[in-house]
Amino acid sequence: MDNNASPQLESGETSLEVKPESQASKKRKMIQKRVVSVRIGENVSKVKNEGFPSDLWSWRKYGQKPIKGSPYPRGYYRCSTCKGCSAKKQVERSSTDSSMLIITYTSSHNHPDPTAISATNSVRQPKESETETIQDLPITSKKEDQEHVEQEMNNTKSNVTDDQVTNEEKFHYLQSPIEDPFKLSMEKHHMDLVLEEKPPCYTAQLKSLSESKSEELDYFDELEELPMSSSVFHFTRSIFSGERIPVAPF
DNA sequence: CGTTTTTGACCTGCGC
DNA sequence: GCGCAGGTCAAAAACG
Repeated sequence: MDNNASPQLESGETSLEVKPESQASKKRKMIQKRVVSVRIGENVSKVKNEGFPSDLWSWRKYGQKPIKGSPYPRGYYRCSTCKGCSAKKQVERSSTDSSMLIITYTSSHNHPDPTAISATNSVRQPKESETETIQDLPITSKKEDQEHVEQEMNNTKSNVTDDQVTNEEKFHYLQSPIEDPFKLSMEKHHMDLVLEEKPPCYTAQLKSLSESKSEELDYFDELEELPMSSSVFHFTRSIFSGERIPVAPF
């Protein structure tokens, strides 16, 4: 019954991994999580047009904390697409590979995917430059895992540590040349998605679709390395002001 | 003016 | 039971 919470896979420039988790990394209870590791090209942070699209959902940051063992802070985001949505996601950069973004999705959206809407218009086309993998590995071990996976992905998509391939089907997405890669997966998830009702934001999402794009890469920039203390998170908003997707109010 | 981001404090959960 | 770390909240500031 996991369904929904479809992690809008980030279309990394090089690779991307999705790790559906059924339990917390270490602390906290067993919360359904999905970890999406995104490998971002260095140029991504510069070329927004080429950057990977975001979840298509609008996220509002509600916290940031430095993580032990990682030079980068972790950002906490909540879905702001819909007020009642409890979907959350944590974004952090890999301590081992700064080019890797670790996005952990928690909870699920209680509203339809904005992508699902336009997904119907998008064309499905697999993209080689992008790979995705699912793993049940705990976040705690993701660090090494990522590197491990990353290398394997360079060769093939069989990075699977053991037999997580099965999950792949759940997240395998394709990317259209222009549209967002999530749309495809979105479409799939959309079917599973629990949308008993159409929140008002539903329409707003449509609009955001055409605009939301260079969001994820903001996380990338945002999660700058922590020089020393946690009080260093004085990131220049001006740079990341585009973080949230401009969802037209209604 | 409204909304989002930033940031410190507080709370909860887990390990020892 | 205590301490540590993660996660969340809320007030203030910033931005569009």
